[in-house]
Amino acid sequence: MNLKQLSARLGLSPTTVSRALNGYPEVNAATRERVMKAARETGYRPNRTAQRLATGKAGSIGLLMPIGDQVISDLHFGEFLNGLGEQAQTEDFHLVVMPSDPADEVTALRSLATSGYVDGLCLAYIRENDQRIDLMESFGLPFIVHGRFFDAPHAYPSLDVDNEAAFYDATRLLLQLGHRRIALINGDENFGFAIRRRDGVAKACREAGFALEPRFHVSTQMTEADGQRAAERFLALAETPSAIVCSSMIQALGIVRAIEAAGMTLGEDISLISYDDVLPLLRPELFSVPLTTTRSSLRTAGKRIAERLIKRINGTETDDFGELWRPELVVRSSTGRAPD
Amino acid sequence: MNLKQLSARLGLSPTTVSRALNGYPEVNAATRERVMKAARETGYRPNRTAQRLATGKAGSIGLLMPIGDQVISDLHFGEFLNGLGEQAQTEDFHLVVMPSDPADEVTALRSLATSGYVDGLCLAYIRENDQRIDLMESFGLPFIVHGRFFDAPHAYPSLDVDNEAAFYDATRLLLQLGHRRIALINGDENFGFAIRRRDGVAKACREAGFALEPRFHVSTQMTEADGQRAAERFLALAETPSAIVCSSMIQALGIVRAIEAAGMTLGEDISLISYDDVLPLLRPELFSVPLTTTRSSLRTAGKRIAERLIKRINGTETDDFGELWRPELVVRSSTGRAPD
DNA sequence: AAGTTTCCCCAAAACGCTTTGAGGAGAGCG
DNA sequence: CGCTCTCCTCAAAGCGTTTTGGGGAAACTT
Repeated sequence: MNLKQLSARLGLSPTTVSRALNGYPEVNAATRERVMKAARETGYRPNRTAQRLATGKAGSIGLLMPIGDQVISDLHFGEFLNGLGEQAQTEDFHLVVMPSDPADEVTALRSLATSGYVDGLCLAYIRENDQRIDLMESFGLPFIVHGRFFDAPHAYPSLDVDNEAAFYDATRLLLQLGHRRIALINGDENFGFAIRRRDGVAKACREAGFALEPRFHVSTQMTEADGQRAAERFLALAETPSAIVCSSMIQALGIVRAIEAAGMTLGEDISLISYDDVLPLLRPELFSVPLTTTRSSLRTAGKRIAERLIKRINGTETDDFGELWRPELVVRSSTGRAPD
Repeated sequence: MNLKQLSARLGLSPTTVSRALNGYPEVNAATRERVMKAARETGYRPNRTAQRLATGKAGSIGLLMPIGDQVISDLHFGEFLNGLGEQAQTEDFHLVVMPSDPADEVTALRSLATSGYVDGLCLAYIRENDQRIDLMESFGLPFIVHGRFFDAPHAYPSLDVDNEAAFYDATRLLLQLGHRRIALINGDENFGFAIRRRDGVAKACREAGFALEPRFHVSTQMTEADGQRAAERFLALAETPSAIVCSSMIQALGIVRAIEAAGMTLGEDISLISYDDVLPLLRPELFSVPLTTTRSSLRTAGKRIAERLIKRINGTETDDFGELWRPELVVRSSTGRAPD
């Protein structure tokens, strides 16, 4: 059933039917009701593709999904996608996921952006000096970035967590508790978020009069195994750290395991603060020793990003502004006074 | 840059340019080369939407993504999506993800299927007697199901892991090692896969002359916390199980934790076999005691599903056949002879 | 030299919708 | 009664492709 058939059935022109359905004022209330009823009865649904061609609006937003064997399809991506999708859904947008090997994401991005298949794009996993932003600007397609870079040459719409503040706050707490040997198990420092997290720790240390030492600093993948390995290495040092800050709950899993294996008690012999993206699967309060965390929901961020992206598409949001969310520091039992 | 502009620039008709680009034989080799070159230089990309309207092919496949607060955006979904996306990518298909609350997935499905936005759909998280299959058949849109039901009234295209065989094999191994008190920590038994897993365990037990006892059987969410809780409960029984079979590596995480907390040694005091979807994040060989698992890669399944779905769309695969993958049983150190 | 192929290319229609620009029919006004 | 205004409806023109049905020119036959 298409528009022509429906209008023929009603003895009206396609124009009138289209207008009736789309709520235009030029159509008689009685006629509209009649059209609506017929549409319901026949189960008529406008063809999205034709609509797209006619209006120039695709009714969909796009997202690049990193794929490939070496890519860890982690919880974080799913959680972010979930938020994005939820909001897209409520605004009746489709969500187009473009899988792309990180090696040629520029190609993938260009392909998606110029295909006319999406009205706007969300860029995630941004790196320092990521060329994708310039690329998007050259396309003139609405976009929003999850993450941001340090000294961006100009403003662009973005949403980011204040990673530096989060790790600064976490480190400050440890300092207040008397810790001096503070270690950082960071994520992959090719990504801006990880760099800023390191800076947050370093800044707090510097303010306390010492430096974040290389021996207490490691950058790894966000896996349990890597977290465990890193913690084991720290605990094997002649002088072990008295506190660890780590970048994800998944690493924390391995770190806790290493601490237990070393026969130490979390929150007494050693303190741990993890960054928490609020993954429903991995809740810090359910750890045997509930974890102190800096918390910011990734899913909520996804929702907000979709909301803003759609606003831009509709022309409601026009300023290029960066939104920065400062995570909360939630103290639980994995932090305690530094042992003497 | 669109087709008309490109053809004007070349002094050719849109027809010829279109044909040159799409490899039709009616065009001179020299002309084709000229067109190709111009297309490269100008960065011309055909508008997918217009193509869709003209050809009736959307060049995209769809997938329903469960969303909502109570939904655990787990690793499994990401991993499956990754495989699906990778294959879609290589075949130059877009991947449209439709988020939907499990409560009204029928609405979501109908909306996506009738929007003309996708050429075919992949149905995952199938439940017993899922109405979505009938719905899809009524639409006449190509589809393929990940999972299947027991006594389906008729054949439909599907790919499933032989969950019953996997758990049967696992249980058989435990029986051979002398275990009799075998416990099952299953996934949510509203899903077919979980039911079949239970059946596999039950069947092996039955063949050995006893029944899977209710006290040794629990169905939980696939989270670490749930795994841990379930294991703790088993270990608190007057008569504890000597072996546990569980449904996911994530549960295994919690189970191992509980076993360690109880002061037991994995592989000696108690055995454990987990189902392994081959999540890059959670590798059984990296556990402190490497885990014996039944293994089948979810990502590979996703790829295969996309491949078959696209074949159906292109009319290359026409039989409604169900493909069944039997997982391998990989023995590592978490299984051992039953203690006397 | 005329007829027949073959090779390239083109004009125009089609896909299903939205939107523009107009026009017919009443209603209200002088 | 004629004129203007509203209100409702419609025909037609896009949107950017693909595809159909030709058709002109060159090459080949006879």
